Amino acid sequence: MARPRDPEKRKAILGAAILEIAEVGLSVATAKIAARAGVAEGTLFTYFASKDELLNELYRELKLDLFEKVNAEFPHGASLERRARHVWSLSVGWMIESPEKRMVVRLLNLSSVVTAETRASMAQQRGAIDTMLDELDSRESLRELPSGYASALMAAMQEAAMDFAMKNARQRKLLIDRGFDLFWRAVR
Amino acid sequence: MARPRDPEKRKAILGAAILEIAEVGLSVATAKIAARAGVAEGTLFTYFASKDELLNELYRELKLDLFEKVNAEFPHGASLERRARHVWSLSVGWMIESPEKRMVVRLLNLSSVVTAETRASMAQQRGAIDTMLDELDSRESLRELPSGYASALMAAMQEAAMDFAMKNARQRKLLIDRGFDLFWRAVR
Amino acid sequence: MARPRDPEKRKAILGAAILEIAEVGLSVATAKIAARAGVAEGTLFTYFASKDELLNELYRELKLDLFEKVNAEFPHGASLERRARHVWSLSVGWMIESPEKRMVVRLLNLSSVVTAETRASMAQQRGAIDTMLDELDSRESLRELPSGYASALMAAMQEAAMDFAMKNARQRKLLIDRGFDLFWRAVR
Amino acid sequence: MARPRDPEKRKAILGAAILEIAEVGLSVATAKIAARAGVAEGTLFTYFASKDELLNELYRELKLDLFEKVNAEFPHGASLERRARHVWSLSVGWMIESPEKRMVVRLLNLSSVVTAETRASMAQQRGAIDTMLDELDSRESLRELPSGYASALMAAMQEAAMDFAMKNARQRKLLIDRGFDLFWRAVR
DNA sequence: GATGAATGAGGTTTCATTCAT
DNA sequence: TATGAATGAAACCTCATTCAT
Repeated sequence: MARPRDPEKRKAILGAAILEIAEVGLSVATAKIAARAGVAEGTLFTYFASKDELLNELYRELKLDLFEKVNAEFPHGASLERRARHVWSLSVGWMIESPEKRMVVRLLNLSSVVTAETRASMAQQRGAIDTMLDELDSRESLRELPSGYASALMAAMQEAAMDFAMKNARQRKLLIDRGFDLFWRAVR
Repeated sequence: MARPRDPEKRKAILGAAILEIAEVGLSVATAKIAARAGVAEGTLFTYFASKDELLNELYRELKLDLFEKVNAEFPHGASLERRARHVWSLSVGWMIESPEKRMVVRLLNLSSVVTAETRASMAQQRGAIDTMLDELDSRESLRELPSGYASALMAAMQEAAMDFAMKNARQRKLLIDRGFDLFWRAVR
Repeated sequence: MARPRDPEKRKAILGAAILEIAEVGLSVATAKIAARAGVAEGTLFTYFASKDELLNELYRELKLDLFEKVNAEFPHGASLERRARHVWSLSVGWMIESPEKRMVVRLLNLSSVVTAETRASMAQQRGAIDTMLDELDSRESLRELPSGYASALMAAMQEAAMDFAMKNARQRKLLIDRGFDLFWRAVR
Repeated sequence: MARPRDPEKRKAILGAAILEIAEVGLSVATAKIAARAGVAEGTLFTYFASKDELLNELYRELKLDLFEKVNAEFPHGASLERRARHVWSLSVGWMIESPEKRMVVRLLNLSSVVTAETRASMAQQRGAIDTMLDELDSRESLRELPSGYASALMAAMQEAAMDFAMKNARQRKLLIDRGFDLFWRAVR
């Protein structure tokens, strides 16, 4: 029964892709990704049928990675503010821990290689985050705005917060919290 | 090289670049840009020494284009809120008028082809916008946050507003205003 | 290597090769042949040391297959014309039954992967056909022509006959016979 | 007005393709063809959009080349036999002069890269040959056979004649004539 | 023996840039 | 100055073959 496909190798390729794409952009050569992953050029294509598929899988993995982290110790019964703050802090934390992942997500979000199907399938995986965002959407401050606004707004405001938190390791925690305070003032 | 004889041709190339990049990404072939501009492949390189230079110039032009629009009828003596709302509305309006320009700016912002020098030189061109943002930065709500936060925050929140304004032509004006209201609640 | 354990598997590979090559050409991937044969990529190489060897074996099998059919009910004592007509009809019949085999033979005949040795070794296997062809060669009509001409001529004229017989299922038998009549008029 | 495309270079590429394909087969690397033609790898693609297009053009050029030669001094008013013999001799002569061209035509005829359209468009270019073949088709010997049979038969019988004429430089002329005699006996 | 993952050379094609015209 | 042919280094992907399981 031949050698089974090695999950470690798959991970290595995805990890290498993150680093290379963060450095060079989505146009990195598959050969560079393979080299960084420590596999042969051709091996990449036994794990991913094409570069596009690799990129879609990468998008999936990154979203799942983030959702998993956020949902792990989710304060299910807590107040809306506490739940929102939880999502805020962990999301921002995830991106700060890996600026490369953040960059890759941003690039993939703007790129048309990620199919609508991939995007849609991941949107369904947010779990408890979704409920929280729905509740936010129906608060008075956002009631006149389309559904989904809370999500977009939070993501957008996190970008600003992160830009500064990353440059400022010392005040990081403070900046993240103040960032959320601003968000909360906006939607409260 | 880079000595534009015919300003019309230069504009044609930059315009074509915007459309092509919005469709395909920063990796579009220079030949495609040239074709869309109605000039020969080689001609592009008499106006821009290299693709990188073209991209940097494009960044510059887009920023100037936006700043010009925002500064044109700037309500210099008005209240901070009115000035902020002016910047907000015109910025958002500019991007909605040309989703292609918006896309190109976003791609260039994430790309390392735009040099730090180009970025820095354009940051100085904001004119009256800068004063307004500085005033915002020193308001109580942002006082604990680093200087520049107001700018980043506004830009970020505009992204969320635009995502919805673009899909919703009918309510566009309302969405833009409500988007600013949220911003103002956050920083007020 | 090349020690066929399971004759069924060997046949399956050769059969799959015929179908794939007829569809795609001699450049088909060995992996595709293996897949069609229902065996693993690597298995193909335990039955055939290399793709070239597979192709040579294929040539051999096809020739033997044809010779076997033609020699099976060979009218040994019959007149030259009857024997020639027998060879003609059965040869043409074999190719019409399997257009894929015909195509593969034609491709292999033009290809340099089939070694001179393989070709020579098969030429010796024609059995009773050879005698018939030799007799033809020494007829008056072909006497001035080199030995082997009868064989080449018959093969060539069969190609023309088959091109039409294949398109014309209804008149097939007639076309085959008329085709031979022309041959016979030429060499008679 | 830039350098114009150089017809010599186009010819060089087609010529190189003939030699390489005759040696290696249709699967030769475009890089090898380019090298043999004395141009850069990329240059090949400014003359032919793809390898498939190159192959189709090659088919066209070879057919035209042959038709031109045959039609050049065509004995328009002569007897059917003389006209048929003219076509036979010049066709066979053309292939013997360039065994490489002959091989390439044979390979292209069997290959699916040459589109039906290309084949059809060339079939219309036979000029005076067509009339002659039509007349042959309506002779008594071929009357029962489908239209087009004369053409296929002549082509097929030429193959046999050529195989021997090529090996036998000394008797070439004789072999070509005797070959035609056989053809004529068949269809007379 | 059977399997299919692993390999890396090689295939076709694209592309930024140069330069003859 | 404008043109687009010419260039050759990559880019993505395929494939025959090997070899761990």
